Amino acid sequence: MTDDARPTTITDVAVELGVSIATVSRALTRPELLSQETRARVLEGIERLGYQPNLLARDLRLRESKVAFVIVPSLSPFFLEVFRGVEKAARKTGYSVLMGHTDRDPAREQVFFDQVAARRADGIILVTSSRASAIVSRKQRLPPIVAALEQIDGRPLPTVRVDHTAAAVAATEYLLELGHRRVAHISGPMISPMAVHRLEGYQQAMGPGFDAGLCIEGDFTIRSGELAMGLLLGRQDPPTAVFAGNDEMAIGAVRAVKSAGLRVPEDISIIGFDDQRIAGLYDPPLTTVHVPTAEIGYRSMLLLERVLAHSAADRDIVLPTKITVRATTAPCKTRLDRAAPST
Amino acid sequence: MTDDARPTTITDVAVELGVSIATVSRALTRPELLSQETRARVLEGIERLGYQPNLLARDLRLRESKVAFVIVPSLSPFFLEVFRGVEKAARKTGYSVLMGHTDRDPAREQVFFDQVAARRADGIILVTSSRASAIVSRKQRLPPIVAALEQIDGRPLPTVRVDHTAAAVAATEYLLELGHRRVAHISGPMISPMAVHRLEGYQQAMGPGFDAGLCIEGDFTIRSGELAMGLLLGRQDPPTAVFAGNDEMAIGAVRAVKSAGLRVPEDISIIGFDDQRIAGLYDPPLTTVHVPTAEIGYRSMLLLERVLAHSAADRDIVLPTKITVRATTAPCKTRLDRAAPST
DNA sequence: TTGAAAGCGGTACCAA
DNA sequence: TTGGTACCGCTTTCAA
Repeated sequence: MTDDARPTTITDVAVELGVSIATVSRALTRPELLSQETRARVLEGIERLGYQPNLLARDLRLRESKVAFVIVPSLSPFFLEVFRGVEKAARKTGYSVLMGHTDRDPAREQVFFDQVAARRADGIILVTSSRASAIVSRKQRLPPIVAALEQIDGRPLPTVRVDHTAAAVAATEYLLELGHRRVAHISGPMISPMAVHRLEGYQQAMGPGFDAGLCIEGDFTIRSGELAMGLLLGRQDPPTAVFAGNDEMAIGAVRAVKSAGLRVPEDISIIGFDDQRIAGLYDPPLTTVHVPTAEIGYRSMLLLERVLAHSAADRDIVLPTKITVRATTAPCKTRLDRAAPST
Repeated sequence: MTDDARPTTITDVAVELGVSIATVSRALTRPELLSQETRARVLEGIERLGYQPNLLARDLRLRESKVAFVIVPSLSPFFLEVFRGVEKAARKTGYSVLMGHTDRDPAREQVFFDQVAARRADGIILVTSSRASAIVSRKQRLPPIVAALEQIDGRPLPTVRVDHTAAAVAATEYLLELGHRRVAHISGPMISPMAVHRLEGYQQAMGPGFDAGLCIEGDFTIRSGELAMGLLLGRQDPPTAVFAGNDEMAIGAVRAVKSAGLRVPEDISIIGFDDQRIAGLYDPPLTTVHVPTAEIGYRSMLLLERVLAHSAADRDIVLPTKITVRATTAPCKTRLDRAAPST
């Protein structure tokens, strides 16, 4: 079991070729400083010995790793899209990107911050907006961070996001324009600022007299959407349209409607939020608010690089959303479209 | 902009407290070697100065990083599940896990291998089975690797997987037992060994006289499943049941059936493979072969640690699969259930 | 129980 | 154009 042969080091190469380690280093990093001949000889030796520089040593010396972490709260397809965008940008600029997830646990978030403090990565793209974020309670100096998707509570971080409130207004108004009057909202958990903003948009669009009973708090899962819709359906005056805080809950709502023997969109219109992959694949395909997820990731990485290069002040980039109409919304057919809620 | 203050180092702490850096180091790594008093004093100083050890330096010295990479071919929810399992195991044993993806590009795979060679990580869990894997053509010594999900062509790597062939046999037989005779197969791309194995299972279950015309090659995407099903439906003697090589293609098949005005499972039964999340959520919910994805990840990480500790020889762990019956399969109602194909 | 010092494997400055 | 060497920040003998 003497298989544990050490990897080839720069010294091995230098000794083998009878040159200094400085020369070997230069062959890789500043080849123009070497003579044709030496360069060729060294490169050949490197190849022959299978030498690969120890990045740990290099990074230690250079004080940078060219690595960025993307931290997501959960491993949903939604966040994956963001990651994809980040990777695309990183590839163009020579960064490596790695993904970690926190399970919405601030302690785990902290672990990644520490990794950066420990120089394993240069910076972080944080795709979470939980109020419980480690950021908020943080005393120590923060690592270089870009917030993606949503501003982080209480800290003016460089951010790439969409305007959740405005998008929610648009979604609600779309339903209103279809003639719906009793429009319900299934929101995400109030612990998520994003969910709060979407709720605010809904309220804003519904006007001052909106019916609080038509607002139900879910937790972004399909099951919660299903449950919430069940509640809504049980009312004496069920809504004719529902604006769900994300696609998953919208799907849950569709399910509940179906299992109640009603049809979407004939009996009830439903609009989701995010335009996740599943939105277009579901049966029926979901009308939803399109969020440019990959683009958010892409821009986030670009912004992070600027931050790392100290070449830009903090910025807040807001990307546009749009409503993607598919098959779960239709004009309101109900006669009884009284505007006044029964409270 | 003199904000660029260097992070606190071990020397800073030592100077501040008037002790040696060895003492500071010991306070963190071997506290039992220090006197009560010194230890307390040093720890207080560390806390006060917000010192965090530079892991790069530590890893360089220790020759290990306690980091593992999970490399996936694509960022699908399917691979995410594997990642989740890996993380769970890693958390118990103090490893950090980071995810990278290759887009099925061997060159990108190579990049991650290099990262390990460069000591940024100790080992790799490779969740890909492409024949084009960088592994196959590799001359250099491989980094410590565990293959998850599928054996890698031509290299006897430690592996955690399922028996794709046996599972495919079971899936096909399940359809056969429901009375179906004309059972088609939509396979994954033949470049994927996994797809090949599943196809082989299908052929094995159908027996020697299977109809090659009932085998269509897809590429694991929904669209390809839809297209393939379209082809099948266009035959003079369309199948009464279809075994799709994964859930996505199964969904595509369901779509095609629906849009042809037929019903699933009344007119045509469809079974998928993998039991991805979407399988249970789709309408109708998919009958499929359950693959213990997270468990595969979990066991892979455990195995990798053994490999890294040189405490185990190469191993091939095979986990069981089972058929999860949902709503896309039903007994064959067709009278014309002739066993002999028309070839 | 503590300190001094030798590396770990690179990069880059200063000389030659 | 090349070599010598200080240094990045830490761990761990070896001595005191």
